[in-house]
Amino acid sequence: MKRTHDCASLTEGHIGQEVVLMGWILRRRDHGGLIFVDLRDRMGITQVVFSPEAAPAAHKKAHALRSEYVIAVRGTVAKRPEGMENPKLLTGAIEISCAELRILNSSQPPPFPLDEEGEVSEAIRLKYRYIDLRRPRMAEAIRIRHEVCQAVREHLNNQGFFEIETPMLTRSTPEGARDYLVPCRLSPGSFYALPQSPQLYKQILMISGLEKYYQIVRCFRDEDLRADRQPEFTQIDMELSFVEEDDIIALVEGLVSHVFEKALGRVLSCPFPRLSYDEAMERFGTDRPDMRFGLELRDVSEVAQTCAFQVFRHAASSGGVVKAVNAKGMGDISRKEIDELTEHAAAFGAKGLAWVKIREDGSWQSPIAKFFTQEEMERIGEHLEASSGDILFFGADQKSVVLKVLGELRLELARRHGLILRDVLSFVWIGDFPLFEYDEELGRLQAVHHPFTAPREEDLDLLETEPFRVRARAYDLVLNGTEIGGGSIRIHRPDVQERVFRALSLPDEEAREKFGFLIEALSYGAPPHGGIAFGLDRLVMLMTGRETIRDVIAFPKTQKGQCLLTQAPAPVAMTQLVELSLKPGWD
RNA sequence: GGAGCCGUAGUUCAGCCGGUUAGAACGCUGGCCUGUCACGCCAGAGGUCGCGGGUUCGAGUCCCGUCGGCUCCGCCA
Repeated sequence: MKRTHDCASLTEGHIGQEVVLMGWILRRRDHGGLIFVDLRDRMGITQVVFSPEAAPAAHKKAHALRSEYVIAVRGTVAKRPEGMENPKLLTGAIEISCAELRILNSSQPPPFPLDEEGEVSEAIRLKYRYIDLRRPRMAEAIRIRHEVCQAVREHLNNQGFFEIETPMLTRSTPEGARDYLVPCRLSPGSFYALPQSPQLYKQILMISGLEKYYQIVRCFRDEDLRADRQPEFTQIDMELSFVEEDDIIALVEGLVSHVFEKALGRVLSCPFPRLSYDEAMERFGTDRPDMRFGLELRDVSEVAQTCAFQVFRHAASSGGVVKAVNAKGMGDISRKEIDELTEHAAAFGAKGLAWVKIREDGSWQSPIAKFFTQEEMERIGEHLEASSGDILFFGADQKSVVLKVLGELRLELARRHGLILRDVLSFVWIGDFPLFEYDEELGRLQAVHHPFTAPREEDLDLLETEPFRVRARAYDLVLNGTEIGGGSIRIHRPDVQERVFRALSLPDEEAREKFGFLIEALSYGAPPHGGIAFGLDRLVMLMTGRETIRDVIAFPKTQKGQCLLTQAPAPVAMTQLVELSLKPGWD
């Protein structure tokens, strides 16, 4: 028997045709006489009917069918009797009247139901991932992921890009995340590193004159896992020569539009809005703002500076800030909810969370009301556009803490009060990033983006004098509060690259040892170039409405980095270690 | 490195203040059933209460430790 159709494609137009379907038994309904089977494949579900009169042999065999048996069915497409249509199925108007049944394989009862209803613990799903992936919900995510990849390739190929592979075995470089290391048998004591991204290779490809590169590529970072972070993840990576910021932004807007239209049938409105890093931080407390709702942050440091409330006055007059969020119309929230919000804020470093409810007459109901004069209350109220029924939340501390706390509070308020509209797609470009930030732990500057990001031309002279004021030619694309892509125009002059390394306190010898090949390459006719990389997993997660990237990765790892299917990582034989000149020190 | 939630039948869960033989639904097995679609009806099987220790006359329940899953902080150029 040869399969003729999949389980989603038969309609009333096929009535009377003989077809062959193959798939898995989702459910069997045995009436003693008639037997109904819901047959499932990766595309959908079709009902098959076994009748003792029409096909006695097939009917007899059908008694033995159980969940997840694999079968082939030859039969005719029949219109369902009047009133027997199933509107829940795409194929609900028809059914297959079975003439011949072949059982291709039997199955043990599955360890968990494949129904769409009900959650099954993730540990069991991951152990039996091959069964989990049969669930329509999972198959759909994997299919959309495929369609996204196809749309990316289609669009970039049409734009003249070459898809080029870069090494998985590469060298460990300083900066960035912890590397996964791979011992090199032929050079005892030396290690490859798995790439955190193909950054340097793609820049070298530009120097090679290939002009337009892309790759859908695996990246590895040995850091702790989160709902949106796996140790290996996939980037849509691109690099172009002879371009500036706006070229890349326009390219990406075209690409993202194409992808959403192809994979989801959704039309996006371009261009996407843009926001500077500073504005994003001031208004939303984060460089990846979720702009589907308001609740923006406002600065009240000026009033706070002179008020009688010690906490505010101290913060505002000793280098910190006082900012506030007006939770419009949420003034009726309970004391208990305020406590929960305070606890939430504390998790992000808040020492407290001052609040003010605005009464009917405009006056303040608040534990801190007594510290403010009438005039101060009015100025704050005016600044926050407060009116009766609102509740204001304040953060007073060092600026970074206040932004973090209120930014998170803003999200929590929106989540609790249903302000986040699921179907809205809110894209925003963030630009004008600073080139450097201070790393407390290392006690030196660090690149906000990475050390190959170009400084703005007009800021070059600040590199040695006021490095904090140097702005980067970098841009991030944010969708609904998640950073889905980031890139920059790169440094293409060796002298500038050396100056940036020096600003990062990377000694010349070390820079030469680790990045000498890059600086040398830059000296052989490197064209101006730039690029961007997208987190494919996160993008597909958002496109499919999933809450974790594990749901859009076929074989993800647990929070401890384990693969529950294969039990990786696992110990290896001593002979393997010896061959690699590795000396175990843990026994 | 740290904080929190969870772990009882194949699955999802209930199990009160520590007290008799640990329950339900779905699934599974057997039987009946010719228009079901989460089919229905009857009967049955199925438990290392994650693991180890402690308290107690007595622990699924309380305490300590440990393992595992998840969420978060730190970390993630």
